[in-house]
Amino acid sequence: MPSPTATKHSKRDEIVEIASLLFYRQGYGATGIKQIIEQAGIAKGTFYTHFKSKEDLGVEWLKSRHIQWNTWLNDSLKPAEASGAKVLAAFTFLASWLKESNYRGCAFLNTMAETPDASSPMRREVVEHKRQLHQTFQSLMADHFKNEDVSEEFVIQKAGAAFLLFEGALVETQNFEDPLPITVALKEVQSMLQFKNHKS
Amino acid sequence: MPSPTATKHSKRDEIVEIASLLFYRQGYGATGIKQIIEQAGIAKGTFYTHFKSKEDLGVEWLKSRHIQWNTWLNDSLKPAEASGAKVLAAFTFLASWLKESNYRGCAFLNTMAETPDASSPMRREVVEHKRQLHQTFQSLMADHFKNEDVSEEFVIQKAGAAFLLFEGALVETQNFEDPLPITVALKEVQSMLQFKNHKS
Amino acid sequence: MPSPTATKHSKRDEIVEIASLLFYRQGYGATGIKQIIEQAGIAKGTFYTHFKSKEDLGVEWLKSRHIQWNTWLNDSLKPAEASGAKVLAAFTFLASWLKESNYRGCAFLNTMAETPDASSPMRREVVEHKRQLHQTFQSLMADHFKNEDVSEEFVIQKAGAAFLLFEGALVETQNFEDPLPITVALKEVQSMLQFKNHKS
Amino acid sequence: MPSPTATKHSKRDEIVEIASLLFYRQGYGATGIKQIIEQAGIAKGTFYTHFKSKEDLGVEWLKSRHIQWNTWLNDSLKPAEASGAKVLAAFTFLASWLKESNYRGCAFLNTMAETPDASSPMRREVVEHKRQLHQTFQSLMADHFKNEDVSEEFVIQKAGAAFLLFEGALVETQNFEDPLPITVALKEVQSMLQFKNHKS
DNA sequence: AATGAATGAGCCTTCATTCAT
DNA sequence: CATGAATGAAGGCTCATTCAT
Repeated sequence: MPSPTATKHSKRDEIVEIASLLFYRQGYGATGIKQIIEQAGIAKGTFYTHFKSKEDLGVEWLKSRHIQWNTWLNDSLKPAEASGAKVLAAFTFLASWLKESNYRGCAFLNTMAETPDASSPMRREVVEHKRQLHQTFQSLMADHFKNEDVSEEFVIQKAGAAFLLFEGALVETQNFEDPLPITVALKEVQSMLQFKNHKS
Repeated sequence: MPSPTATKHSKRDEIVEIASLLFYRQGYGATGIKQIIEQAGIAKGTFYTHFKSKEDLGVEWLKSRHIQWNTWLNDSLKPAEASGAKVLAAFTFLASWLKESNYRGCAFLNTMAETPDASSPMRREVVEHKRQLHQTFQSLMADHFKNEDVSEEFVIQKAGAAFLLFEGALVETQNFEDPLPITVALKEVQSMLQFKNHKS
Repeated sequence: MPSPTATKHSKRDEIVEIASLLFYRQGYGATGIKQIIEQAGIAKGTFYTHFKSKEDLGVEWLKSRHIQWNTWLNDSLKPAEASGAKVLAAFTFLASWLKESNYRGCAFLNTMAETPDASSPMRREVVEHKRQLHQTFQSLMADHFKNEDVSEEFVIQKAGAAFLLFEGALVETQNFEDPLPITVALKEVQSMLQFKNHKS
Repeated sequence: MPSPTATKHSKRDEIVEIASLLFYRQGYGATGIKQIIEQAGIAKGTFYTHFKSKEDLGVEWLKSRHIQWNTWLNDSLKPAEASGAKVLAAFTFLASWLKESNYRGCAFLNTMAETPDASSPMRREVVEHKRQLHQTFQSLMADHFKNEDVSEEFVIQKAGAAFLLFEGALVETQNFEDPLPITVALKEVQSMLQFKNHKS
């Protein structure tokens, strides 16, 4: 007998789900409340019983997207056993994700682009998301190099570089609608991971 | 007798200039024609005698921005004599430019973010701009490694990596409003440039 | 065993109390049910179990306001012993009340202004309130002149004039946010009260 | 051959005219832009090419109403030769005007009632309108008493009292939908005007 | 060229009220 | 009694574009 909360699919969640698709595909600014409520089959007023503003929904979108995307990423890293392999798996994930998303890119970076005010609620979600992603690279790198004779600085540098290559590959794959940049980034990270041998 | 193009500061150019500031600061979608014509001191109709649509102006904006930004970049690279130094100078330029622009980021990437259709006129400008920037890194890298015993593949790889680090540093400096990512990218590129010694 | 009505501070009364402040400050039309229930800490539906409509609450507001305002007025008149002094005290009260209310004026006249239909429930409260105020002036004037050789018509005329001066001073003090009109009205009423001497 | 400006009845003026009727009948707040444009037979956007906001139209309404009402008043005073007679004529005008307007009262006082912020653009029009009306009473009174041995203070007092009786009669005639208050005020002013004889 | 009036769909949000729980 | 989801018309206002002058 399944718990009643297991299939909890409230109207609020439903709206977020529908809006997520539209915000991601068309952009936050280009998506109107009208389109959202039409697809959700609800009245204008109903929307505002669930969200106090469009921006409120925007924040919810990014919060749920954060969880969803992290799940996707972590699921992709799981098969890889070594931390180094996990780092590389992140780039493989990047390629398959962007292809599946029709090269629409990163919801967070796209939102940043149309949100100049860095202190706005939605931008805060962007900053936090990327901070955590950066942190993920740092953890993996630290683990990868943990038995090597390398400085902490070195690890931080390589983690940062991997993160930037990831982000760079992300935006340029989106731009060119071609995963070639990911291949380049992957190769670069591969050589970074092997760098420990040169030290010995 | 002065050349007619010397003082060419046509109304059309004036509109582009004003729109450029607004599109960059606020975003293309968030900027209305009304605001542009008000700042330009012209009538609605006058705008449409110069541009057939807002998108038309958007394309003009990106075309002029392309030239302007390339000039800024090239002027920054000029003092550096060696190609390797020029590559590093690009990152120094990146830092000072982003700071001066109040971390509003790259007009082209921001436009990409709010323009899902990659075949649209404005997106074509974005693709071309980034293609040329990538090409610039390739030329500099090729020159830097020209007397070294490295494969063409190697050069392309390193040029691509430098480009992706540049782009990654760009978006993350915009995101965090902090130039730290540029420092990381710069260091990584520095070690890439020195890699030639290890081969000999 | 305390009487149940002694501490009667029912939820209904609480809502009226909260709404009174808002209706008075902002106006009846400018105040939404949402704001009221939020300040009262109750749900939308709860409101409609207590009042069948916003207008219903509006009527309750005016009814309670009528009692409250009359209490204020009567308390101000009490110290004055003679009827004539009471009439003058009404104007002193007018000045202090309007100042304390930040010159928001008369809840009844303000409601009249935004309620064109004179037969509507709320307007009926306005009419009744002003009818009673007029009656108060008539009683005081009748008492003041009771031993003088003046016709009933004369008393009615002076009572009416005092009432109109009161009302005029009220709206213009509200308008100019300055109690000067009250001083003028007071002086005029003062000379009206002394007029009995001229007759003898 | 009539001048083209003689019949100048611009669309802007037409909108003001239509809005004036609605604002006056229903109140400013109770009248929506939708109703105005429907009666004017224009599109939503057209309204906003002529007025930058609803408040902007509201100010225009009061400005034109000020001129219109003053014209009505002055035309009513014109037949009376003496200043004293003009003062009395103002009350006769008050009665006929309010009756014709179906006892909707004064556009300015009604607007004041639903506009708590005394520094708002519309309220400024109200203040100015009443200031001028007060001034009119002062001029007439000064002229009426000019050959009498009365102090300036006395004139100011009587002018103020007449103004307040006018205003009081206005709001209470509106309230009771009965011109009786005007009769009372008129009588009072009549005796005020004759007061000069008592002084001699 | 330049003007600015006109369009009408669309923007996000609030309204007072109802009703199933 | 109390809840809060649901309604849909209405709120004021902006949008990019067209067109007659």
